[in-house]
Amino acid sequence: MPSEVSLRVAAADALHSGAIRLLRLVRAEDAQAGIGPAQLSALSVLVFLGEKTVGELAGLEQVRPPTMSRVVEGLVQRRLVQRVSSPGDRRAVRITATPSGRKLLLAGKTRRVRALAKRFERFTRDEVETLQAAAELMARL
Amino acid sequence: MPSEVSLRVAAADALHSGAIRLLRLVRAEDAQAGIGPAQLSALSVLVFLGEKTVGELAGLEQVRPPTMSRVVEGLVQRRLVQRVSSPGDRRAVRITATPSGRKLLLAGKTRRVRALAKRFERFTRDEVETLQAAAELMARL
DNA sequence: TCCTATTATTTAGTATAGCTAACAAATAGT
DNA sequence: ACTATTTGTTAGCTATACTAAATAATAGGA
Repeated sequence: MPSEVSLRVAAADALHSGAIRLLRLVRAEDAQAGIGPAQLSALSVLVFLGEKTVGELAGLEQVRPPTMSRVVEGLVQRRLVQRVSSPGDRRAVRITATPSGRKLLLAGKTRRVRALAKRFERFTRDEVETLQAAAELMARL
Repeated sequence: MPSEVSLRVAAADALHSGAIRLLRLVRAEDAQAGIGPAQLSALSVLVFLGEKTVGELAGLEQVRPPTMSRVVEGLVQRRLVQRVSSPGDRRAVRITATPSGRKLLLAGKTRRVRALAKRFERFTRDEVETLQAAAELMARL
């Protein structure tokens, strides 16, 4: 009987490979977005979590503040986000998605999800339910 | 009763988010590798799938040949891969991982999987089995 | 055989994305 | 009021992505 630890390691290994495979599949859809992956990912944070400072965005995206500062600059130039001065702390700059930023991001996400859902046609209903259950567990990571 | 299609779309959406979350968690481990993500990913292909030409690598990594040519150049300079002229077609260049390339990649992958397995401690045995089952389905994507 | 078209890769030039170091501006704490 | 900390940007380097164009080898046909 395999130990808890080996089961966890085996599942971690398999799921790691699976996640890489899955995101590789959907990545092709992002070419149509017209912006790079860093800008897309930062925009996604703003759309789904609401306005953030440059420093908060950098922390969430695991990059350094100067990197995020440039990413935001690119998004500002494309009119996909806006810089808003923070009330009460004039150092901080709050970043919010504009309506066109929101629109661009949601369209891209829809393309990704639709492409993935099409791939899921190969699975039975039970198998899709297993994937759904696993996804809910992954949300707790 | 929800249709098959809506179940697939819901699962695709949830699993897409889960995969992003999972890879974001393990990405922190890659800082120790000392090489960038493109080089790491190309090296991974060479270690797990065996030798490939520049064009084959570009196709697998979804980048254009000039991009992969530069990525390979970086790996060559770090002595992590070797260029070997193809027997029978002197245009093509076969790329193979060196022993130190293999070692670097496997160490990185071990770090990633170990970090993920540690996170899995929060799950019950049944939950880990659900993740394992889902991972096996994802391998069929 | 020779000529042309195709294929495989690299070079050149540009944009995006990552880093560290250094700087400016504002806030917080004595 | 002075100093230290925090927040963000600028500058300069490397890596990663693209297209266009060049190089070299192979394949196919007259």
